[in-house]
Amino acid sequence: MENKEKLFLASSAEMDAVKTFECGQCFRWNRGSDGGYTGVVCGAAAKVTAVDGAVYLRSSAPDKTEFWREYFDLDVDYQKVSSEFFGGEYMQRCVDFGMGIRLLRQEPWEALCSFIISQCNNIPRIKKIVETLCSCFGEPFEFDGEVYHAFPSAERIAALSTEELAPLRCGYRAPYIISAARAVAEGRVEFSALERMSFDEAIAQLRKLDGVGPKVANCMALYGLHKMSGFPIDTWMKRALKEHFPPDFDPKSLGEYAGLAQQYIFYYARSGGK
DNA sequence: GAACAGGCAACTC
DNA sequence: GAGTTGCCTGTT
Repeated sequence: MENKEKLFLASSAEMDAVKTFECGQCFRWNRGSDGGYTGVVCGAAAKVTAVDGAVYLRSSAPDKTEFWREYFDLDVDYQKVSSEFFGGEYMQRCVDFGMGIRLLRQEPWEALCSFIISQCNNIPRIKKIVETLCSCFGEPFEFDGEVYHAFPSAERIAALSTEELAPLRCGYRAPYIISAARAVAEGRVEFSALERMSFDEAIAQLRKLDGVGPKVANCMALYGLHKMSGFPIDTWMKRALKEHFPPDFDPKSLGEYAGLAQQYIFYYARSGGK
């Protein structure tokens, strides 16, 4: 049994674990029977629990508070930046409903791969495919006496054939995954370079990848590159925008944190909010 | 059993 | 350049 210390992450006002992990941005955090969430990040397992108005984390990684603060983007005051969203009454309802969500700074390769898989798929199935990918090809390790798997490297996936991805049952997305892995492994795509690029340039580069269209590129920019103006529009967002925003609405009008506004709108709409 | 799903690409006009 | 269709698979 490991004896890793519990880190204080944030107050419950700053971070709501349920909203953060259930708002559709990530696929490797799962709710346990005790209400806590267990996930795998950068080859380490972590468990997040909320107790008495505070959120704590325990992990198999060396306890580096800074690493987790960055992962959960805790150095940005979401309450404050959200006050800049001038979108009227509806936008306010979305902000109120979603406050507590943290936009996770996910690993770029994992995000790219996961959002390629996400196309035309629902969350339970995406999770299942990603989990199978990890258990087949990711490095195993132990935490709390259980076996977890790191997300497999691009190099590892690049060496595979579409036939070897058959157990994932991800259909026509398999060649997309391998082609993206090869682009990364061969250095044709460099995440550090994409991070430095302007938003529009990064989107243009990402879209050169097979199977990466506007939606996946925006997800990758927002969740994988932490470009906060990323504004993925799926069918839920399309509906919400159509019903509550002017026809000529431009996400840029929400400012540099438009991606956070998108997350609030998406989560509210998907939870049945009108 | 057909239609559809949190998209993309290739094709049409 | 706007609209249509096939794509794997699982679910309804």
